[in-house]
Amino acid sequence: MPDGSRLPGIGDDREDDEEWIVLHVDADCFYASCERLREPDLEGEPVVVGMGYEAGETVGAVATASYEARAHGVESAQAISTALERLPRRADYDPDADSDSEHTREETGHYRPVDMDYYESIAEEVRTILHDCADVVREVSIDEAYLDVTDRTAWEVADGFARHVTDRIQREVGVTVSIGVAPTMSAAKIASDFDKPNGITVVRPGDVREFLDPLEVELLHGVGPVTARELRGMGLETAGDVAATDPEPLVEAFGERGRELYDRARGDDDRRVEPKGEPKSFSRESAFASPVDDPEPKRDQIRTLAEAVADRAQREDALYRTIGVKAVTPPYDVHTRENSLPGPVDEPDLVEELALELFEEFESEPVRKLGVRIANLEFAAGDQTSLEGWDSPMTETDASSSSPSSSPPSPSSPTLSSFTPSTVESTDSDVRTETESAPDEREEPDADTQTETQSREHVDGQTSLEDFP
DNA sequence: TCTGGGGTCCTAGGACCC
DNA sequence: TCTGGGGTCCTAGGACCC
Repeated sequence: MPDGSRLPGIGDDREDDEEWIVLHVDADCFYASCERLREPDLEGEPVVVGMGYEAGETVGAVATASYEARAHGVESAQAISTALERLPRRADYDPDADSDSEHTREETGHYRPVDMDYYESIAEEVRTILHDCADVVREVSIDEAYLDVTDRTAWEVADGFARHVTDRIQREVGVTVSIGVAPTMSAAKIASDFDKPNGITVVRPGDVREFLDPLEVELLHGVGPVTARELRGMGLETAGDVAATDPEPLVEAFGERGRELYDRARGDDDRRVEPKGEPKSFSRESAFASPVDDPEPKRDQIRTLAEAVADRAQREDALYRTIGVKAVTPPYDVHTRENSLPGPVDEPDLVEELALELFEEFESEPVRKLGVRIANLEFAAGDQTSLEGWDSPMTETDASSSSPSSSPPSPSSPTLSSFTPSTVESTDSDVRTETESAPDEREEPDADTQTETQSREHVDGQTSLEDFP
């Protein structure tokens, strides 16, 4: 069936999937490398980047541990308390203290708080180089990207090309990356992990199965602890086992994911490297040091998170149609509640009001973590260039039609046409009624009317776009 | 593993429409 | 009053990734 999609000459001048040369570039313990960039004395020392290790803090987790820190048993996503047990802070090390500490000075490490703004600036430098080295780049996260370099190199010299990329990044930015080269995204992804840090692994088209076969199932992208346990229960330990089994039970057990798993294990992956689209949601969350019963601090936190998330939407010119909250209650039960509005808005006050309303259900329960989320984002926000942006990528890569319903090229017009200002007005006043019944809100009347005008402007702006071209 | 924060995608049931 | 079948949207939860 995948072969049926190969229609030579239609939109795609490449006849064979095996021709693609995909690089997966993955920075080595990126945050720790960034810390070393601005603090060279950390070179060669165990470095842990995370939150919650400061005195008085008790919640937090390791974001990145340098390889030296990993040697002491510190891992990503580990509770910071565990990390501190295995690797006490160098800053706390007292050479005069007697034996009650079983750690020597060498068995201590350097802890640094996460500083996303700084890491983002370094990542931007890396990105510039990546875009210079490839025709198409898909940025997956701050420290990871796929490159389509089919027209830039050839299999015979692919390792040299990859070396050129790692060297440039090392020389011009000062961080190390590992690279996997393969004819598919999924194999390239696994390959980049194969020889970390600062390694290059090339898997040539004919060698993909041989490369994948011996790998443990959890090394397949998309297989986490739960799926791995189930697979092992089915007697499937390696990618080779999955590749050789009957796919039907997999589909039965895992649905669509089962089919995908089977394909990936066999090296079948017809996804092409494409630039990442717009984000689908924004969220902010934060944990309490211990479960909180009292409603007021929780409501305060909701307000803070709502403001932060709405602020981000405004900075990024995003409208949102869905507003939701998340409450984690002991022992670790995650609850989410969300509501969708009739049309996209940019209304920070509404985010706060609706979030508080959705949260009411959990107000009197003990809560250890809270979150606020907005989704159904639209970025068309009255800016012409982004409107034009809808068209060109579609006509250029008609292969994108192979990913059926997921891409949202058209939702703006149907949504907007069914969206009348009056509906928003009623939503607006609904919420406002509730607010009025809670007189402890100290909002200036001006702020209210201002918000209303603002929202109307956005609505009008959106609606008018419809008549645009 | 006593669990941070920011995301994505999938599933399943219900509402609603034709 | 009982009832088919298809499609879409919404919501809650879950698994996974970095």
